[in-house]
Amino acid sequence: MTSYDSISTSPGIERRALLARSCERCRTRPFALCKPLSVKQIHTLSPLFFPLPSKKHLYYEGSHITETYTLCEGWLLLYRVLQNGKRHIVWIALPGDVLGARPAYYHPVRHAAMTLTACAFCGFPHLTETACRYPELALRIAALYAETMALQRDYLTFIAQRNATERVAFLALDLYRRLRRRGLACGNRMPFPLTQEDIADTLGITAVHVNRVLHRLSREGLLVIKHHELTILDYQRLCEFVDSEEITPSD
Amino acid sequence: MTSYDSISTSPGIERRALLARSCERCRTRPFALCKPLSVKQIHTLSPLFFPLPSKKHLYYEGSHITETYTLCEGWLLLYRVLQNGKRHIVWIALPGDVLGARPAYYHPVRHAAMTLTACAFCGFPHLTETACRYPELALRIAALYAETMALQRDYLTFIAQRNATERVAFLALDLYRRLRRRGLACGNRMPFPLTQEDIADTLGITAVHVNRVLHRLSREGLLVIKHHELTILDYQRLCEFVDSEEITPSD
DNA sequence: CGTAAAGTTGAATTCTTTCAAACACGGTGG
DNA sequence: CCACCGTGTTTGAAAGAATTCAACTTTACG
Repeated sequence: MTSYDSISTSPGIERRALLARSCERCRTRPFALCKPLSVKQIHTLSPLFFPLPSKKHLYYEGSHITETYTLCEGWLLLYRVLQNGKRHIVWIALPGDVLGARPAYYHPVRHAAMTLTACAFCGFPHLTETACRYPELALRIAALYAETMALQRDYLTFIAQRNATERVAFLALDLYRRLRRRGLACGNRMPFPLTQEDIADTLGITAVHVNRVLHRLSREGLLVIKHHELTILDYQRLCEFVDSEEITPSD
Repeated sequence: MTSYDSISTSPGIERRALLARSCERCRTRPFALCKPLSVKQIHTLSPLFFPLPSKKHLYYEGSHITETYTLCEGWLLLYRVLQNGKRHIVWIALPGDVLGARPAYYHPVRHAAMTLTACAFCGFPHLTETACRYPELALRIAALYAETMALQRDYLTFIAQRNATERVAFLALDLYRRLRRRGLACGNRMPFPLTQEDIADTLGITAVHVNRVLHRLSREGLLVIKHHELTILDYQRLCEFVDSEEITPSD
């Protein structure tokens, strides 16, 4: 494992945090955790806003974190490392996603969180009692979990039932759609900070095979990933390819 | 697709339901949705208790269901059918599991629910407003979702990163542990109503290969599935083989 | 007791991995 | 400015895992 520097979740660590005061202008709020609360209500929870550079850990697997985080800016990977040394990326977080979900606040997290790009976070103290003060918030968490779970099931379905080409197409399409829904894609292009190895570790295939499959997809005129940018070449056909399997690009 | 008879979720359908009045004696309640509520509080939600025979649908993919269900007895499969006709089982529900999770009550469910054995359910009207009345309930839902999501991620990890033998071993072990935690396994044995094809459709392998792998696992002295019963032959070695940390439930 | 569903087995095929080596690119230091 | 280095990408060939197809046996159930 590469040993990246990281902030710690233990108290007292320097981390240029500041009370989030600019919720009115926050571009993430419309689809984030705090959506159902007024700015005034949000401030009673004293959220801390702080940045984190690229390739740093927000927390490690097994940490007892004391906050629930909203990813406000940047890309972040949730992953675990298996006994055999393989890394599995369980979730690719985009702005608006909630981090640190677990059954109870006293449970350790079951995955590590590492920034892929420079990021910014909003951290709330864990929400057990506060959620009782704001039941809308508890419902909002439940709704976001349900949404995430549904999407996670889509990944499960694709990884379980589809071949490598379809999996890669699905991943690209999902990221594009999630980003566009949040106003972060521009036209048919979007930033794409994942390496081929990251894709491989997400979809359960090898980086070598991801490479071959990406060539196939661009040869077929569906999508291109180049210079950390993803371009959707034919959205219509890509959708058809992903949720039916009419078009099987052969060799 | 086999065309099983089913109850419909539309109103007016005969379904021998009765107001659940015996919550005091309910064996499922200690780990179910309603756990944090008093019997009195539960009854203000007028839950309906009803049975359903084996191989019937509780709801279909795309249904607009109006209730949240707790599975009180029996086994149930959540599955979807892909365009290519393949079936993917996204979740094997055991007593205590919550069914019908979705981001908002007006969303259709993204999967079908079919009983594998005779089942019994407890149905609550959807919980949007009631959860505000009982914030503990909203938190409880969030906690159960988080727990389910964590387990779902384990499945994702296994299906993405492990070979067929390890996947089957993992599935068997997970079902055994979940059942045991709820007091439904007896010693090293438990009822096992899944067919080899069900296992295959859960883990993304073929039934033929599941068969070969099961023989391998029994030849290795790890587990045996026979006559709808699973026997753990060597729990210790099976755990080592599967090598997943024991998951502590949110009690 | 007979039929349908589920399980079993072998052989050929397909998809993916593994191993190995080479190339491209961006950043650093001399 | 260029050589150097590391990370990430590319390509080929061989090995391995799982699928497919097909036939057969066993089990469950009315």
